[in-house]
Amino acid sequence: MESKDLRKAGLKVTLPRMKILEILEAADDQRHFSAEDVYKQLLEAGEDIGLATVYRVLTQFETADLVMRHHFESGHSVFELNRGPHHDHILCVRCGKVDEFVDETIERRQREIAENSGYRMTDHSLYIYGICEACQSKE
Amino acid sequence: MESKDLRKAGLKVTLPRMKILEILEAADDQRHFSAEDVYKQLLEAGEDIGLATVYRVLTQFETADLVMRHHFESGHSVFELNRGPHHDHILCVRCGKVDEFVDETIERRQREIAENSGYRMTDHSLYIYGICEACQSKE
DNA sequence: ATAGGAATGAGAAGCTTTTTCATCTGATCG
DNA sequence: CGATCAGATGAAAAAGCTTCTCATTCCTAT
Repeated sequence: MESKDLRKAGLKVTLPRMKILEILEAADDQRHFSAEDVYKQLLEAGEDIGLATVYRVLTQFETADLVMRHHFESGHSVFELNRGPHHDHILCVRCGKVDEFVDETIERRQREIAENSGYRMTDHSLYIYGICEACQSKE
Repeated sequence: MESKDLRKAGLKVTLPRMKILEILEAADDQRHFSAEDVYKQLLEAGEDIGLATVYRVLTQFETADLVMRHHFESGHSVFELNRGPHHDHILCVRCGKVDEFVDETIERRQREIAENSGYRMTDHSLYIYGICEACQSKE
């Protein structure tokens, strides 16, 4: 992901946008960021970028299909860099852990259901909530 | 749905709670309400019930499993009376229409995925977004 | 380098939702 | 049936999260 991806999306290549992209890419462990998460990491990195800009940029990235916005049950948006194939999420309601999965059976059924209901499907979201292995063993 | 359902849930049978239940049940066409929706209907019905109470009561109903809270992409919670079998939702992104469906294949796969990922599944949410038949024909 | 339009930062404002606290109501017991 | 008291309510304040405003700054094309 680099400056040409921004250009392609019709976005000027600015320092805030590059820095935010970097953070989303760094993601050793974390791949799902709230706006606040990104903002905090920018502060830690010594970047003087406002929270309003973070929101603006993330929204533009979403429009440009560079990131995907999720609506988990947490009450705020969570952003994820758009790379690799489509996948859905399974979340731990105790610790907040997020795992990903792909299931072609479910994907196919969804398309069939949309078709049978007369809808032209544009998108879908599937979240499975549960208690992860680690949290179960703590009980 | 009546007072004994409230008692069973450990909730006192109060006027606000009964009125809110009535509104959720009335639902000739609508079955999905935001807190604001419920509040407006209470006002129209001449009931002097505060918005804070609506939120409180809906949250209690959710805890008591009387209603289900949905997180559509609209940015606010939507509540639905818990009756009939479990179902998922397909929504029109143009007009906001909400349809329901049940698909045992998807249900089963979800349980399998949770199990394979080491999760004890507590819940799941599946929303299909698309453009409904009526909106397609307007294009 | 320069000009002009786009982008940014800071703070205000907007929305949804929750909290606070004084007042009121409904269940229980006499 | 009336007193009692925990629990419920209303109004307003406050708390998130997110967007908007506007003066200033930064890119890009010239």
